[in-house]
Order: sequence, then C-alpha cells, then structure tokens
Amino acid sequence: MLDISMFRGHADVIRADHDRRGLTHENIDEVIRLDEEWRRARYDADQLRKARNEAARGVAAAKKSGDSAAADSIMAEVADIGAKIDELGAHSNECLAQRDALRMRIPNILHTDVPVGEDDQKNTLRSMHGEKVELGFEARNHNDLIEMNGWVDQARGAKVTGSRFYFMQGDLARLEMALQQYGADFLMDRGYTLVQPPLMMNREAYEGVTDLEDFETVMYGVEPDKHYLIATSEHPLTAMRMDEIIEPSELPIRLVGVSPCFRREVGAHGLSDRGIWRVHQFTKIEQIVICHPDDSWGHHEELLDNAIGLWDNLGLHYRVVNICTGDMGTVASRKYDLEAWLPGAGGYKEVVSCSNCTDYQANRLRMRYRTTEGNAAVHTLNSTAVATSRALVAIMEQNQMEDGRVSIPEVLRPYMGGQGALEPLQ
RNA sequence: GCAGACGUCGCUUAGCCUGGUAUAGCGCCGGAUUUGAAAUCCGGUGUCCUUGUGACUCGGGAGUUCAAAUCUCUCCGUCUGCGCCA
Repeated sequence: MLDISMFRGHADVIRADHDRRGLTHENIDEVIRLDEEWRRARYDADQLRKARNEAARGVAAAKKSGDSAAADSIMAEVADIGAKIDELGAHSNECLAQRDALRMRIPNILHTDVPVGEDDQKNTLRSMHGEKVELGFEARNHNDLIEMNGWVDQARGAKVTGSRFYFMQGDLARLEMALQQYGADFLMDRGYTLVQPPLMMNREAYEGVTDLEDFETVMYGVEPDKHYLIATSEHPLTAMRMDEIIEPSELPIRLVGVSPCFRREVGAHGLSDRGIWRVHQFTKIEQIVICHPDDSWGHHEELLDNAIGLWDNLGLHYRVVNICTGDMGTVASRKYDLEAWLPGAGGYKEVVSCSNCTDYQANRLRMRYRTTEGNAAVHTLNSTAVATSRALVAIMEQNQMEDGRVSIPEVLRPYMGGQGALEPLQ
C-alpha cells in the first residue's frame, strides 16, 4: 500500500506509474476524493468532541465547587451531542475504510529501469550463466524421468488428497532434503538467520503481505480457525515484525526461511504442466531482508547475487531476466527472475523470483524504524533461494544420463552420503 | 478443554478498588556545562487533522455515562494450575 502522502502531494507520480502499466486513473482520483471527504468529516467530528470535552471539564469543575445546578445545566446543554458525534464518526470511519480498501488495490511505484511491456514476452535478458550441456541423446522431460524411476507417485497422491498432490520417494526425496540443507547452509554462511515460520497465518497479517486476489486463487483457507496456509515463507517472515518500531541498529534484518508452501493454483493447466513443475505443495528456501529505505536497492542486488552464487554452485545453466511492467504484479517495485534451461521441455522456465517491495508491504504492516524526525516505513525484499520441486526438475533434465539415472551436483553429494547419481526406486 | 491471574507510549512501571488532563524510571534525540568524554542539569521523545487553549491513544470491539485506562459485556493474547497429548 502506498503512503497516503503520495496521494496528497505526489499524485502525478502515481498517475505516471499507472500510465506505464496501462491502467486508468479512476482509482487514484477516488482515493483522493475519499481522503478529502474523510478529512472534512473528521474535522467536524473533532470540533464536536472538543465541545464535549469542554462541557465535561465544566461539569467536573462545577461538581468540585459544589454547584450542582450549574453541573445539571451543562449536562442538559450537551445531552444530544453524543448522538451527533456517533453519526459523524460513523461517516468518517466509512470514508476511511473505503479509502484504504481502494488504496490496497493500487500497485507499488515501479523502478524507472523496469522495461515496459504487456506480458512475460517483453521481459528483458539481464545475464546468462553456465553452459548448455550437450547430452548426446534425446532429452527426456522430467515427467518421464520420475515415472520411469518411480521417484514420484502422482496417482496415489491424487487418490489420498487430490490432483497435483504427490508422494516423493527414494533418491529424489533424499535429494530434496539435500537441497534444503545446502540452500540453508549457503545463506547462513552469508550471514542470514535460519527461521522456521508458522505454516498458517491469520487474515490481517496475510493482507499485509500479498495481493488481495491471492485469497481467491492462491491460498488455502483452514476452517473453522480462519487461518490461511502460507504460500511461501516470505509471508510469515515479512509479517513477523508487523506493528513494530524497529531500532535502526537492528537493520538490516537478514533471514533465511525454510518451509513447505501451499498453493491452490486455481485455473486449468495443460499437459505441459504434468509432473512436479506446478504442484499444490513444495518446499522452498527463501531469503528475506528488512532494511533502511536508502539501502534497499543494494540489498536487491545482494539477494540476486546470493541466488546466482547458489545456482552456479549447483552447476546448472540458467539466465536472469528483468520482469517487465505487465508481468510485475501489485507488490514489487522491481523483480528479477532466474530461468533455468530445461532440455526436456525445450525452454527456459522460472525457478527464482527476486523482488524489492520497497515500503509497500511495510505500510500495510505498520512496520517502521525509528528516526530523529519520527518513525518511517522500512523496506522489505524477498527472493527465492531454492524452490525444491523446480530445482529438482532442472537438475533432472540437465543432469540426466542415457539410462535415465541423474548425476547429482557435486555440492549436494556430501548431503547424500557421497552418492553420485540418483538410482531408480527398487 | 477447564479454572484463575494478567495485558498501560520503544522497554519497565504507577494509576484501576472509589470514573474527572496517563505517573515515574530506562533507552533514544536536542541543548547547557567540558579541550573531549563520562557524570550532572534542562527540554523533547505514540497517531491524526484544517497546527489548536485541537482530536485520538492504556490488547481489539461494543455498552453504561456529561465524562471510561478505571465500571459492564465480548473477542484475542500471555502466564499459572489441572486435563489431554507427539
């Protein structure tokens, strides 16, 4: 959510940003109108409250001096003021609620370097990493590999839960745990604190960190407790400091979250999504930074550098792209994706997403740091380190051997008892 | 799950019984003093607005009242004991 001062003093900046995104200005104008109406109603109500306070002080003084007639007369004068205050107060509250409901839907201001374009076709290449390996035989896609090796049982997942749920087993399950361990260790070495978050969140905290539409399309609700299963540990880790004033000496806060992630993935998917590429549940190692506003662009590069270091160490071929205006979403100001080469699928596909959300989440979460001129919103950033399901797909497709076994990246072998390849399930 | 106690400004804390301007300490910021620092002293230190002799703020919400941190109801959370439990 943008700070209200943006609408009062710099609406031209928001309008220019909407122009880049191809949005109309209606919502901006409505927020400004509701804000003005709220301020008027608020002022009128404040004047009435002032009168009531003066009367109350008059009653107190009269009673203290024993003049009960004067007290009675003041009380008679202000007998109906409470009802008027309630009425005006209700109107002002309504204006404020409407203003902020609308303000929640207005997206973050994009960084000036974000390329303009309608959809992911207009994302621009930032850098290439690693080499495209010559397999010397026809590449299988990961779905063929998991089926021929028995590493994932999709049919029984569907039976006991539903479609896109699965049992992961054997060497692939062990590699999944190795990826978690390695990813967490890699970031702890770089000064990040390991955190295992709650896997459910309440509505208020969740509204602080995500697009409202996600409640319909992404998150699972848990009844009757009114909780939501987290779609990523970014959400609890970012909301962790909600309603807090952070001492500047604590910044920057660097966290590495490890958790299962739950996603409804509403909307039909085609055959191209078979396998474990797009599933309802996976594990993710996530980087989080909460920092001073002046430092966030530096930390954004730091998060990208961490992701690049990790994926280089896995020995995989991938590219980094700048996400364009049409592919950006509501919360981020700038976003980089890592896209891994999938020889079986024949393309580069998203495995890491690295975002600077500036003060957008912090405003919703009332998450501030102390300054000499008052308290100001912090900036929040997040980036995938490893989403295990997608990293497994990239490893399987790039490291596959002719017999269908898969070579294990060197850095993961110590976590696999020294094993060099994934063997079929017996 | 049951019973009891508790929730006050960044932290600690007084006020609650008996309704009438939110107390003090710590921390932090500024100033005085000092060659500099410590110590000491003075002032400031939540939010909002049309910046006023302004409004709001005592876990959230509702109620009673001229007036609620204070009384009532309700929800949330914490602690203690009991119960259950990997």
